[in-house]
Amino acid sequence: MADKKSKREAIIYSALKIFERDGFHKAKVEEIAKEANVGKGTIYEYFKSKKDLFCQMVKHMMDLYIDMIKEIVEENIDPITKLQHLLNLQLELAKKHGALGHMIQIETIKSGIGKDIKPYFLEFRKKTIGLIEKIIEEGIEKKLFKKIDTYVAALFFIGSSNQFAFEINFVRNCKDEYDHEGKLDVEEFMNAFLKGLIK
Amino acid sequence: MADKKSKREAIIYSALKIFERDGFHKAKVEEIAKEANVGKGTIYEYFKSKKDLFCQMVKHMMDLYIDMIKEIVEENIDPITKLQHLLNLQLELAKKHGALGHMIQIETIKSGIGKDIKPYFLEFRKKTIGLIEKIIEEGIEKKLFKKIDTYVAALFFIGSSNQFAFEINFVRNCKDEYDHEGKLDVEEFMNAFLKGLIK
Amino acid sequence: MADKKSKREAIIYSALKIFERDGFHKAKVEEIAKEANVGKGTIYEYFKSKKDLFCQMVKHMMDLYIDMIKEIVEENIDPITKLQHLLNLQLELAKKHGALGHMIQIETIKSGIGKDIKPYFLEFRKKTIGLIEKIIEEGIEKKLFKKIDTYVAALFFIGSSNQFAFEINFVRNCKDEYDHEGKLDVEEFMNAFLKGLIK
Amino acid sequence: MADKKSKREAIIYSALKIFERDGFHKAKVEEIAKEANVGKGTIYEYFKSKKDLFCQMVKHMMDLYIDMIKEIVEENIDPITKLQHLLNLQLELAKKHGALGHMIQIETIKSGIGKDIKPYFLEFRKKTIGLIEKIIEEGIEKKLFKKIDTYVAALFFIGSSNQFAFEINFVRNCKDEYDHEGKLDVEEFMNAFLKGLIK
DNA sequence: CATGAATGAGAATTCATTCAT
DNA sequence: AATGAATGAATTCTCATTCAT
Repeated sequence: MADKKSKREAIIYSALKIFERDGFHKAKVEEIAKEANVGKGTIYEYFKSKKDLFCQMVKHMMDLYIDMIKEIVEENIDPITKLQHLLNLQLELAKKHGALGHMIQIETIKSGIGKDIKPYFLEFRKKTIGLIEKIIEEGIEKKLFKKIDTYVAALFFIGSSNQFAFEINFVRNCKDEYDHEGKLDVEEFMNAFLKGLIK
Repeated sequence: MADKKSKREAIIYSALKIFERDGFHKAKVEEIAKEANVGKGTIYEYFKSKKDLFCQMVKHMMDLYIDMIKEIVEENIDPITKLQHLLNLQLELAKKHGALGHMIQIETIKSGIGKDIKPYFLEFRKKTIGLIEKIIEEGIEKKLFKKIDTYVAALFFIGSSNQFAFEINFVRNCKDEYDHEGKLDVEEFMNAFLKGLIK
Repeated sequence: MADKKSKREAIIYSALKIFERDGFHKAKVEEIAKEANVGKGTIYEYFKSKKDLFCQMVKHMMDLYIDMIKEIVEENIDPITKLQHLLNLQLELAKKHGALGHMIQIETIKSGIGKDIKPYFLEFRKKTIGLIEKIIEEGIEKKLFKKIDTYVAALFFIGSSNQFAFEINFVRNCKDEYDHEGKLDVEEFMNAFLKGLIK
Repeated sequence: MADKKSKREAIIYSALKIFERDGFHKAKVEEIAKEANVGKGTIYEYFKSKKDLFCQMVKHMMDLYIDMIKEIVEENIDPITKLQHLLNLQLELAKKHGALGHMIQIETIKSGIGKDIKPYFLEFRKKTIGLIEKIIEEGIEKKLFKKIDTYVAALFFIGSSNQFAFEINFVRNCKDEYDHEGKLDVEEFMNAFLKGLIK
């Protein structure tokens, strides 16, 4: 944590933790500083403002996420397994970072920081969708998938896997208050996604 | 706006508008009051606190939403058309109320108001999923759908239709910054949902 | 409570109760109204403002108090018994009205209502002291008391009997937290007052 | 005012001044801040709330007062002179701090902060009375005073000296409106206290 | 560079007072 | 005359940001 870069990162990860838990407005700069073991003033040496810190944190996480998807896309495995890996990644991240993704989406729409992260978010979304499309295109080329619109399919995958992750990581944690007891595992999900509803 | 009930409703709808745009924390009670054409103090005649107003608004919207889905479920049409109507409803609401649903989801998870709306949210989610499951069960009974886990299918529908609505209503509004030009219509979506990816 | 006068009085007595318990600033007009079984607006038919209500209430109580002392002064008994009756009155009122007297004294000094009740308070004080002086003068004339300065003696009586009343009515109610277990009765007090400390 | 401790004290003394003048409820935190030449927020760095500030101030003053009485009790002079010094102290403080003592008494009884300072007040009262009792016991031992109940005598001294101080410092300042022109000096008071009324 | 004490703009909330009914 | 819904001025408290050390 001695050199400049790692202190910046320490702050980013503390910010991640606090923003994740409290959302942008409820999060306190002082708590982020405490979490990072730095003084409150130090944060302002590395970031222009709370908003800037939030945006930098978001960018950082987006970049990491994109890298992780890229890795999967470039793996030497069949497209279906790639989608399965992607789903696993989603579940894992949701477990680690809660609804960070949703939060970013929301903050993008809301007034306030929206205008500052919108371009990054759109760029990120484009990249993510593009990478998923690649997997699907590969499946189409290999005659595994039908000639579906890859963009629609990608949206489909993102939306349903998010919902799936939310169900597993949040809703299922409120057992006392909730009670669906189905299997709800990855296989089940992939099956629905790949084969559709119709007989 | 003369009687007591409609003033309460006027405030709820102003709250909806402002919370939708700004989120819970950034929203100012004073602005909600102005929007409703009432004095700041009047809000506190009808609601205990800003948090209470938020929760009442959320409950109100959830009830309306549940009623709308119920209506669709009870329509005298085949299950596939029902799903299509549901998707249309989703798109319409997303257009009108932006990411309200997402916001509620987020606020439910985050510290702060979370504990106050969690029970309502879970109840709401249970009802919504239950209603969609009904449609799917009906499809299975009528031998239209395969014997899929109805819970998984419902989650699937919710997640992907949300994503679809988000794409259409938010992302496509940022044309300058974004540029996918596929069809992306309801038919395309239903097709993907019903038939799956695999050839 | 039908006629105008009794409604005014009902409000005064409700005000008394609430001001007594909460003091001027913490007392709420609405609560006084509720206590008096009248609407909030009705209070403003009878009193110009909260401050005015407070002052009228104070005046009312002062007048009653003066009447009660007068009655004692005019009783056909010896001066020492008169003083004893006065002390009993003090104890009784303290029991009924808590530290109302102290509160009026305080509010008289503090900024705010001070300037409005100061003249009444000073007038009241003058009368009270004057009446007590009368008793003492009577005692001096009847050769029961020494030729003490009646003004000083009156102050003495007021101060010490207040303290006595406070001890009995407030401090002794906090038994758990306090623990003097002396006799502390009226006789003891009168003895100290009349005979002094010195052997 | 450079070090932390003295800034806390500066705030305490500003609070003293404003609370003294306005009472707890009418006093504004902002004005206390201005008086102390600090920002409004600074007060909240040192005290949890307005109520906390009030209580800390009260405790501070009580401690100072107790120290001053202790000093008198330990002086190497006869008990009567000690009581005279105590009376002088009372007069001096009343001149400096108005009815602070009364105010504390009132706020202790009233709902609101009452429950927070009651224990301190009772402790303080116990100590004060205890110290005065010591002086009186000493007088009894030295055969100067008769075998009076020391507790009653102490209450007597406190009550009457308070009244005396109030008369001199407050009532006499309203000359235009008031007009008793007796001697009313310390000697007169001591005389009444020591020798009583009866011939 | 790093810090955290100091700041004050800004927000939620309260409540005396008004006024249409 | 009586009411209480509506109001907004006023107040406490929070917290992002600054800046002297």
